[in-house]
Amino acid sequence: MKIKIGIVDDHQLFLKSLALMLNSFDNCEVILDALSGAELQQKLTAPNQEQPDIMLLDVNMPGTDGVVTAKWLHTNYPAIKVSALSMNDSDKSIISMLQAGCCAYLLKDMNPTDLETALEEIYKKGYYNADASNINFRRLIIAKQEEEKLNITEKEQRFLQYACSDMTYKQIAGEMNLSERTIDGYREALFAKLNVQSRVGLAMEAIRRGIVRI
Amino acid sequence: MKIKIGIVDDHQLFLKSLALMLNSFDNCEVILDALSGAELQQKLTAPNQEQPDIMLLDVNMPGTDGVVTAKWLHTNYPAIKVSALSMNDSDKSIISMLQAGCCAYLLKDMNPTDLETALEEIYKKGYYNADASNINFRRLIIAKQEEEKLNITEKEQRFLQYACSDMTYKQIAGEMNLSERTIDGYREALFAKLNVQSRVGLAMEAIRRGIVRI
DNA sequence: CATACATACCGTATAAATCCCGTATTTTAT
DNA sequence: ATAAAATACGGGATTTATACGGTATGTATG
Repeated sequence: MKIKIGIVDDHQLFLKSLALMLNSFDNCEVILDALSGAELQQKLTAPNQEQPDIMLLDVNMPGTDGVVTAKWLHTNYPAIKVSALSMNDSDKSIISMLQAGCCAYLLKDMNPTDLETALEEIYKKGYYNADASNINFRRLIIAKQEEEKLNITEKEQRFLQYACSDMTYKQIAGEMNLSERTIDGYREALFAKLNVQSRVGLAMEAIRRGIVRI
Repeated sequence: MKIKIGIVDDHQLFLKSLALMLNSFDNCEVILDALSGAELQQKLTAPNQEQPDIMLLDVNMPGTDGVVTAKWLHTNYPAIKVSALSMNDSDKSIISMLQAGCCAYLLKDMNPTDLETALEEIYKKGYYNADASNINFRRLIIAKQEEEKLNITEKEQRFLQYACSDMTYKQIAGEMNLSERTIDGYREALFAKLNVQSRVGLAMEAIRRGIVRI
């Protein structure tokens, strides 16, 4: 009995060629593939669809991303072992993926033999921890916690978005329907939280930490 | 006689599985693969190394990147038809790759059948233009030219780097061993070139356009 | 009820950023 | 050789940003 595998990745070429590779392994068999989280949900909920043992999930996808899809799978198909499959180890969402119910985090630059080993281990033990791959989990967990304990409020978040623009504080205040003094307070609070001394520093930190996207 | 293909991509899993896929095509044969531009140079210059007809080159690689490698191939192995193979069409380096001598720009989310067609066309005609894929060349060329005609000097570039930090202009002036007035001039020039009104706007534009990395 | 806490706000002082005026030197082009 | 352009710098005016001290209000909590 081969290990039944599902793959989700938005890059068709990678998706199909990885499927080929997995099928070439003695004990693997790709029974499901999808180009997006939405397509996966559609296919998996279809009648007579066989359930995979392991689901390989790309993290960075347009639309329903890896984290959302992982949570959905973990909730609706707890029997499927979900593993993230990402480009780089600096990916901030490693912890998010593990928290979302992934039992492994595999990298796209691993070699095929290791992948085969990993899949077998996930199938048998239910998890796989790539000590070999230099993912520093401790550092990542700390970084995530630091980010969470910042506790940026919705208003601050909204202000931060405006602060990362060409607008003056007066204009921002007008846009947010608040007094200049009020957003003054937001600024001070954020300066302290992000440990900066100027608006440029604030904007840079917000972008660096991914709090604001430009 | 099969088309001889070389692949360069830093993600081992993609590299190896794509090789598998290409080998499964009737008229293709992967005779060379490498995880980096440096490895390619090493392998290609080795004695008795067969030369591929087509080289598929990943654009985003650490170390010797796609553009550099493409130029090297174009200079030293002009007979090899080089094609870029990238993640996304928003990639600014499309034009750079074509200027570096690539005869095609393929996307990783194309489907296998189209890839086979593209490779045959590159082999026969020497080039491939994916009208089907929605790469807007005109827009890209214009964007590149706009960027080039900005003509940002080295000093301005250096100032821009400092401007994207928590430092005051006084501190920047000190760091660059220039008067405050002088960097004042840089600021004004950059405001005009990037069409912004404030330092935050300047920093944002610099990052958005990839002039400064953070 | 009293207390704490977050939110929204005001005045004012100082520092920084922005803008406008002008000049001297060096580089580049004709 | 000389004009044009780029580079570096200065004084000073105005606007914006930053810092600090204090107030009022609603909400939650012991």
